[in-house]
Amino acid sequence: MAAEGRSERFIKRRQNRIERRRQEILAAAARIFAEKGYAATTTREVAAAADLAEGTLYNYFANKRELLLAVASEAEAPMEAAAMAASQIRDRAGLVTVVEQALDLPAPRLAFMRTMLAEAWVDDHILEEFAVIRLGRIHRRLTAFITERVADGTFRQIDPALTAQLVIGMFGAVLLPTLRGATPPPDADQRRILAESIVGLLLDGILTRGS
Amino acid sequence: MAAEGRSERFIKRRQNRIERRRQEILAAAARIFAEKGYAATTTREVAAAADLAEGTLYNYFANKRELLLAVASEAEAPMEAAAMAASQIRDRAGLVTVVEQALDLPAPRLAFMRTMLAEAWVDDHILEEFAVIRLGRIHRRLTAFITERVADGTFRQIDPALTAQLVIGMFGAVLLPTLRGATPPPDADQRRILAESIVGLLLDGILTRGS
Amino acid sequence: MAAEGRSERFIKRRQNRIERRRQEILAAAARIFAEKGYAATTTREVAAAADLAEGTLYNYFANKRELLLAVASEAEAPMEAAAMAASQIRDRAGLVTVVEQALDLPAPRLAFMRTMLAEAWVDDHILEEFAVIRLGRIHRRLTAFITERVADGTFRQIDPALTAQLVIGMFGAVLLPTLRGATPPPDADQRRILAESIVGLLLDGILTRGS
Amino acid sequence: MAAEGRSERFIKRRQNRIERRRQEILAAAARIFAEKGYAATTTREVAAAADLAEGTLYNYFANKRELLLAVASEAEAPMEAAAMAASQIRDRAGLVTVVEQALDLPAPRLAFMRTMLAEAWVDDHILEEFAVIRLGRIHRRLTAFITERVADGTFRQIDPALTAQLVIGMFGAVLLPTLRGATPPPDADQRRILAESIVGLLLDGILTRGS
DNA sequence: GATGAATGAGAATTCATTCAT
DNA sequence: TATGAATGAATTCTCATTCAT
Repeated sequence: MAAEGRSERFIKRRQNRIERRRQEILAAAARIFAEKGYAATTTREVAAAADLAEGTLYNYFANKRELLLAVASEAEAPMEAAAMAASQIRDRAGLVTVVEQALDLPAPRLAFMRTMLAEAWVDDHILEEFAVIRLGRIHRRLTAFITERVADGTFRQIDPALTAQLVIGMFGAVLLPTLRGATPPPDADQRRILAESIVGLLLDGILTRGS
Repeated sequence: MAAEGRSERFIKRRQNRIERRRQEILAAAARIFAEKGYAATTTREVAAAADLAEGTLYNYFANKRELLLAVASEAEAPMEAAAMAASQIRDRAGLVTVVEQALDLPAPRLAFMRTMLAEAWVDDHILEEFAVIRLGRIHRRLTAFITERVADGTFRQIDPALTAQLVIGMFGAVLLPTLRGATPPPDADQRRILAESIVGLLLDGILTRGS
Repeated sequence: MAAEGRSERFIKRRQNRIERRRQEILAAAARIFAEKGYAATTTREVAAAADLAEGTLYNYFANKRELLLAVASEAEAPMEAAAMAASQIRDRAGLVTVVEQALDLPAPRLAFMRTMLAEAWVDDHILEEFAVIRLGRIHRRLTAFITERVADGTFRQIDPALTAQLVIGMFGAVLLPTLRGATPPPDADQRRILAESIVGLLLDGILTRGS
Repeated sequence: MAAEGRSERFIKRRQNRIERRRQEILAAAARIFAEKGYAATTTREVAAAADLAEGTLYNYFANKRELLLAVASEAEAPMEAAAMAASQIRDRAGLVTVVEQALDLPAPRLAFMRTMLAEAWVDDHILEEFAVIRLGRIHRRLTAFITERVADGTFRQIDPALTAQLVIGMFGAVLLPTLRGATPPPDADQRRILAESIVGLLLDGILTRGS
């Protein structure tokens, strides 16, 4: 049993080591895919970025496409978090907070999301499996939230699904430059201002009250 | 002089023929670039789609990249039209009309725009030269329009530039699925409903008045 | 008969025009072949240099190789002249004169000779048909001349064929830089000095007499 | 330390293997370049001659031109040797020996030299970098040698540089057919006869003494 | 597991030649 | 005859993947 315990520990350690290496490769791949696009990236470049020999990649991923799918998979977490937050909004202040947090994309995940979104643009499988499913989840939660508020009279008689879609669009407009790598991520102050503006626009519109 | 007239006409005809051919090639290229992405498209595929020998492409475009740049260039017209319209809004009804028209992307141009946007995602030159410049123009016109309305008291004290960005985002949310080829372009009725919803959300917000 | 005479004249003129055009094409081809080598020259370049459409070349030459063979053919004249001169040497002054004249390669023929020699270096047919045959003729005349002089006691008991070969080599050493286009052709004064040096070296050797 | 020693040895062996392979490729390339000329040779032919896949060539040379430059570089040794020998001549017998040795081009190097010389004919960079520099070195050594002999009265008052050039030409005349692949390299007996003839012609001229 | 040389299918591009006008 | 667009075979070079070490 002691021997077994030891070998189990060894196996665990090895698996950890392997998993860690896998993550390093994915991070390297995401960085380069995000920069040059999947199709224009060579496995040699990925290997170099991950500080590995080319052949070693194939001990971790069956082929180049698996690498892409794994990167797209890893883009999941931030969108998941956004979806979770969306369903727990209670009041105006809560809404601002949620928007504010959603604007705080963790920098290391940027490359994953950028890769996924860029590929979704031309790759139907990526689009269906990742973008549609995950954005769909966010959209459904937002729609449900809006439907409730319309029912309880807080919101006007608006189309909840369309409104949810437009809200996602506003988000996109704000996050896109950062995702594209054109501007640095907004800092905490900027996020608060953006969040308040978005929520203000969304709740109150832009007309002067009474006009 | 008759002879000259004739040779001139011949030259003209040839130039027309050449220009027509160029357009056919561009349309074919845009279609395939949009579908598979620039990097994943082969010149062989473009030639086949344009019903030409591979070598013939190079009588019209110096290389594959020139083909991409020409496609991106041709994506200009719809965005130009949108920018023009944005600067001629007078009242709420006018705003609805403009939004409605902007949602009517001419189907044959879809492939050009999709190609351009997909490449802007990974190609800095395309991003700068086409996407940034043209979206920038629309953004500036919108910002100017909002600034005026804030000045004359029609709109609340909001940040015009940020608001313009959010408006563009709402647009994007509505147009994106069509650009991506995921949904057919909205018909006239759908466009009117979308336009009124967007304008309503934008002007009035989603809160019940008085809340 | 008058009519026939007229048509004959027309035919003659046309043939002259055609022949002139052929020569223009050959001169253009020789110039570019000489500069870049036959294999690296495109028919498009030749056509452009001859101020013609590509297709028109093929009204004058069956294909690119015929063009090369025609250029090689035209390289004949200067070598023919050299061979003629070589057989008419009478005395030391005559020898100097002949050498001097042989050093005066007509500039426009340079391109033809350079092309021929460059191709002979890799093309067996050109080597046999042009270089070997023509250099061979010169070599035979020189050998015959030397043989005579050995027989009449003017020259020492040397190997006439080998000596002729060495003489041709001395020539080559002097003409090569010009043929290659590395130095301008020698002017009259330089030619005289070179001729006297060559003849002096050849006849007297380099040892101080009596040593 | 044992492990290190082993890995060092492995690395050494690999480097040796790579270097050997490089040389094989160069030899194959030189052979075909010499036969057909650089421009007319395809990388496919080189690969086939080296018994390799086409792609493998590019693990050893960045592109076709690098292959040519490497071949030209390898043509250096024989010319270097000739230059060395040229500066160590002492007397007539020594001169004959040097000439004799210079006529003994190692057969495997023939293809390298033929390639280099053929390309120098149309490629300015090859001409400058290889032919001019190396022939120039030989020429300078010969010139210096002749200048000394003129100074000490052994040689007549001749132009040393021109004489050196003519001597190189005599060499060329003798070696050219072999370099071109038209005749087999001379054997030892032939080399001695040639050397004595050349030296005899050079030192004594062809006139009967006293004439 | 790690390495990196070898592979060969496939990519972009060129170019001699043809042929309708 | 002159033109130059069209052709497609051939060329150079790349790159995902394999495999012996």
